[in-house]
Amino acid sequence: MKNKLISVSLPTIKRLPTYLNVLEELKVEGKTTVSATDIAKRLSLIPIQVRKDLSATGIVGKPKIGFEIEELGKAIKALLGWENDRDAFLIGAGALGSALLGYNGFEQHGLKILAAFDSNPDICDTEIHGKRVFPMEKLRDLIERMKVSIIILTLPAEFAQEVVNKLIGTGIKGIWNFSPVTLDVPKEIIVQNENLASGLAVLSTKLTERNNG
Amino acid sequence: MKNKLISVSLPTIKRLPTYLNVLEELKVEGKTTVSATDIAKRLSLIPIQVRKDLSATGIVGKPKIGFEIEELGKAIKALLGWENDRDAFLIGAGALGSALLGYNGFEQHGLKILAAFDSNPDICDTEIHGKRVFPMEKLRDLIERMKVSIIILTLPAEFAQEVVNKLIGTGIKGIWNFSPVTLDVPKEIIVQNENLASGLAVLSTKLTERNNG
DNA sequence: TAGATTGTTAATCGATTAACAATC
DNA sequence: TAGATTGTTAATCGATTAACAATC
Repeated sequence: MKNKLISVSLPTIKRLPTYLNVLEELKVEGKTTVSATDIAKRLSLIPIQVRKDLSATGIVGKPKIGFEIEELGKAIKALLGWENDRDAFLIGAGALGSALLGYNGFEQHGLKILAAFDSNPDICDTEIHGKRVFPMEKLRDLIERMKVSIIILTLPAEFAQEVVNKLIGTGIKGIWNFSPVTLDVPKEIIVQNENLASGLAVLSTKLTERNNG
Repeated sequence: MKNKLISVSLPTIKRLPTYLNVLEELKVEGKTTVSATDIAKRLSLIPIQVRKDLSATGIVGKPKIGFEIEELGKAIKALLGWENDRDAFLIGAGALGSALLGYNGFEQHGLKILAAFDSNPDICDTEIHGKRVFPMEKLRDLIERMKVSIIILTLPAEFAQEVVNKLIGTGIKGIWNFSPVTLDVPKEIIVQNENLASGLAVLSTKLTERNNG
């Protein structure tokens, strides 16, 4: 069981959500089955890669027909752990934090942002996109009382570590880190670093190559 | 020359911005040189990987001392094409788009967002984080007049392709795409897809593994 | 000097891609 | 049936990691 899950490669996991998007499109179009070839076409991938990725779900397709869209979608969600909601708090309700509070797509992905926290008294006890903003002082207490397991961290780099220190021992299991720093956490807490600059680096490098090439 | 640039691997390019962050920290601390070992420590990487990545810049370090921080920083920026500003427009001033308008870090990375565009008349001709929001009708004309080469696309999936079609032939060279769809563009336009769901997929998969393992 | 750190070449590892028999 | 598509096993490709001589 454990081995099964761990054996799915990271690149595959990152592609799986895009397959889910395609499946949603296909449902809207009234389709009930889809081939790896079709999915590949819509995502500009090669069919072999899609087939290999989908094989990680354990779902078997039918030659000449493909996969049951409904069944495949459920299997991908199960593999990603997106079947059940996880409760999350967001820390740092600045520009990026506010944007994430307003993005409804996360709930489809099993992530439910219950509330936000910020040290700025001007926005404390207000609501942003319908989500309450609490002062930092209430963070530990509310995490424990509400048994929140995920933190979305959208703080300026210089404050990130100090706030993360407060999270240790609260039962937090994962941190989705948008602050551009490497966090120092005990190994039982999983950190997923998100770095917009990486994507920009790829784009601008390619543009530079194109110009000079 | 061309080969030199193309030979830098994508994973390396994605890591380079994090090295820049470390260099900035070190400058603040008053350091003038740094070893690959130190950089690795701060980023929880292994020294060999850092050394290999840095070798792509062409900068040579001194045994026992390391690299000149100033020189290394400039070389990384040059490699990433972050030396000169590129002008960009942002299309879709919703929650995420507004957040990106408010993020000042991009200018350090050679990306200058001049203005935003949105189809919602309520926000047209207003300013968001000091950036003017124009109606869509003015998009083509302004791209051409201001010779903008990069588009940041933060539209809902269903409108993305139709807007991208309007960009073709305007001189746009790159699209930084935050809309969760695969864009169909002529091959001279470079698209960099940004997908928040991928990061969330990795985090939740790891959390699921941890629970079951 | 001694030893930490470098750059480079080689080995390992893992992901992608190809080949192909099975089958609806 | 014929052929498109599947799942699996093997080959290729590329990135990471290791080994090591050079050197400040």
